[in-house]
Formats: sequence, structure tokens, C-alpha cells
Amino acid sequence: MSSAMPPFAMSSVDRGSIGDMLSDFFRTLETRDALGPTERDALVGAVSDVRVHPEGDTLIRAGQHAEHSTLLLDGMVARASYMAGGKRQFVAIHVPGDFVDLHSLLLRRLDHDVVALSDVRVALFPHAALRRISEEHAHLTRLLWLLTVIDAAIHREWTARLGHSAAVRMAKFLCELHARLDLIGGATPQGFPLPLTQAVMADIIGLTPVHMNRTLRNLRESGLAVVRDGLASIPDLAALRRFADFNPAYLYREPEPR
Amino acid sequence: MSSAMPPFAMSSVDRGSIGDMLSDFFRTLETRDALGPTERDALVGAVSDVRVHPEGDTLIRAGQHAEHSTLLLDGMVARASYMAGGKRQFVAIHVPGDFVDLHSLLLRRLDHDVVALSDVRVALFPHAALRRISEEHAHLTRLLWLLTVIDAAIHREWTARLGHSAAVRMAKFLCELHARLDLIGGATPQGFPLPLTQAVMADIIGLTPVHMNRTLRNLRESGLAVVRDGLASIPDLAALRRFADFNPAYLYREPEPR
DNA sequence: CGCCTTGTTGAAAACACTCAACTAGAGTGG
DNA sequence: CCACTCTAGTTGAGTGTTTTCAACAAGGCG
Repeated sequence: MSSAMPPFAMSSVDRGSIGDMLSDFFRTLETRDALGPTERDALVGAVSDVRVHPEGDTLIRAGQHAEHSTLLLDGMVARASYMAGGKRQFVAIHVPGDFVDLHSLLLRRLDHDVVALSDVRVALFPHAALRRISEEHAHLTRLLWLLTVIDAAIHREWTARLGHSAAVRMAKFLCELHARLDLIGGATPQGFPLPLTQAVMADIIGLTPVHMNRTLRNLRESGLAVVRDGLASIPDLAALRRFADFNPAYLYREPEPR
Repeated sequence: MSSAMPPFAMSSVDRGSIGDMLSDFFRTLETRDALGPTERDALVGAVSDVRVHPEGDTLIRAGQHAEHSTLLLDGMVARASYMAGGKRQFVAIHVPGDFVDLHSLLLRRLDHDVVALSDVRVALFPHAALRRISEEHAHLTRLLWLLTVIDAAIHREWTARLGHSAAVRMAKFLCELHARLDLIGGATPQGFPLPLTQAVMADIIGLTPVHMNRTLRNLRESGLAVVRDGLASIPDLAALRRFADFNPAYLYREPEPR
């Protein structure tokens, strides 16, 4: 998984195991609505490639014409917007089971980069295959559409975070990531892995690295959360959520007919 | 259009004029892809009601079960998120031709309020009718899907705005609104109507009203924009865009096959 | 070992917020 | 007609948060 290693294309013998690889994705979908076996097969059949990328790789560049959408299987990726002056702001962060750029099916070119925050493994869905799904599977299409509008709901929450202090913003982020990881079994009530540098977290929250450091100390000293050594420890989740005024409703984690 | 007047339900004789009322909406769609006559008819046929609301009305409340989606015909509405302490943050603002809550078709209940920033007229699309479109018109469904992902792209831009000074944030907002109004013929290179109080603009940008006032004075004195009496005057649009580092690519205003 | 990245802390400056006061105009009722 | 009230906008002064600039410690890795 070194930086020099080229993206690895799936061999045909792996086809049978794609369903396993998509388990987090299926869980993400079924959290929102039931998935039929035909729909499951259609999704498995739409995967063209599985690839790995090392931490730091830019998987997709803003403005590039997109021919496929990317599902995250393992690791973390972020979507990055670069401003005049080279400053970077992350506009989204993704965990396994998330479609990173399903919206590129409609947009054709993205308004942001996609970068690997850790070593990652992704599955590629060619737009031709997704368009076929949109022609033949109306309900599944609505489920995919749903994923993009939940993505937008998370964007809204990030926008609304703007009005709060650094500590509350960071607490909100920890609560959100905890809830999203919990959905795929990646968190316990006591915490979750968070293999990000303070500089990266600063670009997520919209702070300078220096102030992110002070904010983390602040959270640590108030006993709300300890972020250290690639781990977020949460002594009292309810207390953290109270402090962050966190309401997970915007993640739409309940099944409804769509 | 008084506050006491109940929402006005369309009489059947108005049916023929719905196509006219949707002209801004059709323009919004056709900016992104060609629309067939069958698709146009399907959209016209999906409208159940036309209603008016006075300024200040809350059209939709967060958490309410939604039975229809709302298209803005005239006026301006915003989507509002309320925080602990009663502080309000707008997470989106809409101009005629925008679907305000197309995403409620998938989400079923919204994570934000929708409030009228002026007297408004809206068209209602029952979810049953939209779901029928999603079963029978795959291409039109992708166009509607596209509208929601452009909405998300605007959310991302608002999130990325976070890292800038108050003056740049406001300048970015003015550039965006200018570009969006221009699409439906609602702006000239010299400016556009902006019937919002400074308090409302403060809730959009994420500032206190006092600081919004100073920021507007700042923009005025640097000759970049004069916001006054419900009007945004822009002496030199290119200069404002340079100052704001504004790139309208995220609005996806070019037609592409979808 | 030297070099790089990451994390940490201090001090000063910049930015935005709060509190407070005051103006101007629209609308109301005596 | 005028006083009253309300909202919107404006300005000043003081406070608090976040940034900037700078320096340094700890650890990984060539």
C-alpha cells in the first residue's frame, strides 16, 4: 500500500466477494429502507473496480470530468475546497459505506477535491452502470437519491455549526462522527478511532491548527472528550451531546418507505 | 395578501396557466439539460396547489411530516436552523424557480424550517405525483435529482465561506445571489433587488446585526457594493468577484446530457 | 545523527461580539 | 396634529475569541 503502488484493479475471481465488501454500504442503505435481492444484485453488478490509495492521495480533482462514482470501503476520505491563498477547507468527511461522489453522476464534474485521510480502499461504480440502474430500478434510484440528500443535510449541519464557539463546533463534529461510525459498527459508547492530525481536524472545523490544539486541550480538561494518538475517547457521551447540543435527527437513521 | 388570509387553493380554471407560472422553474431546469414536452407536461400535471404567504410566515416546520414539495414562484424564502439559545442561522436562501424542499420527497421530514423573507407565491407538488414521475420518467427524475445535488453544492460553498472575513463572506453571498438571479432574468450587471433587513443578512452570513452593518459600510466605502433600501448596487461586478474570489462553477449553469 | 512532522505553549494583534445609546422613518391612537 | 411606539439602521467603547508569529519539545525515519 505504498505511495508508489499503482491503483489495483479487481480481478474477475473477486466478483463473488463484492457483496461482502459492500456490507457497510448495504447497512447504510438498509438503515433507511429495505433493500430487495434484485436491487442488491444490481448494485453488486454495477461495481467495475476495487482500488487502494495511500494516505494523502488525491483520488479526484475538482473540475475533472467524472466517469464513475466512488464508494468508500475502508479508511477515511475528505472532500476539500481550496481557497485563494492556498488555505484548505474540508466540506465533508466520509466513513466506510459512504458514497463519496455519487453526485458526480449528475454534476459530471466536481466542485471539490477528494483526498485520502488514511490508506483507503474504494469501489468504483461507472456512471453508465448507475444510469442503467436509474432507468430500470426506480425504488433503488430513490434510495441512491436519498443518500445524496442526506449528504446535503450533513452539509447544512456543518453550515449551521458556523455560529458556535470552537469547542462546541469540535464537540458537534465528534458527536456526528461517532453517530455515523456507530451505524457501521465502528464506534463504542466510549469512543472511536480518529486517525487525523490536528492540522486536518483544523481544516474540518475551520480553525487554525494552533487553536485546534487549544480547543482539544479545553475539551480534555473539561472532561468532555480526549482526542489523542488517533483515538477519540468519550467519558460521557450524553454529556458531550448536551454540550454540543447534538441532535442526530439530521442523519436520518430510521427506516421509512421511500 | 394579508397575514389573516388563508392559503389560497388553485381553482381548476387556472390549470392552463400553470405552465406560465413555472417558467422560471423550466428555465432553471433547461439551464442544465434539455426538457422534452412530455416531461414538461408531467411537471405541470404534478402541481396540486398554488399558495401565497405573507412575509414572515413559516411555510414548513422542521420535523413535520411532509406530504408535498414546494416550488418558489415569487419572492424569497430561506431555510432556517435554530440553535440552543434561540439564535437563528439560515442554511439556504431561494429565488423564484427554486425547489425549496424537493429533498423532503426522500427525507420525509425536514431538518430545518422554511420561512418567507418576503410575500411569496409557491406551487405545491404532492409527493405521490413526484413519486409517479420517479417511476415513469427516468431522465426527468435525474434532472430533479440534479437540482438537489446543485443545492448541496451551494451548501458546500456556504460551508467553505466559513474561513473568510466578514466582508469577503458578504461579497461571496452577493456574487452568488447575483448569479442565481441572473439565471432567471432577475439581475442586471449593475445590481439586483435585495429586500432583506440587515438582521436577516446577518443570519445568512453568520454575523451579528451590528457587525453586518459595519461590514456593509466597509463594502460601500471600498466601492465594491452598496446595499441599501432593498437594493444591491454593484458598481464593478468584476471587481466584486475578484474581491470575493468568486467562481460560479459550483452553480453548474451549463447544459450537459444527464 | 539530522531532519521532518506533529504537537505544544506564549505573547501580541486582528477580528467579531456585546452593551449601550441614538437617529430616522412608518404606523398608531389620542 | 402630535405624541407614542416600533422597527431598522448607525455608531462608540469595551470585551472576548481567534489568529498570527514565534519558539520549542517529542517522535519517526532516512
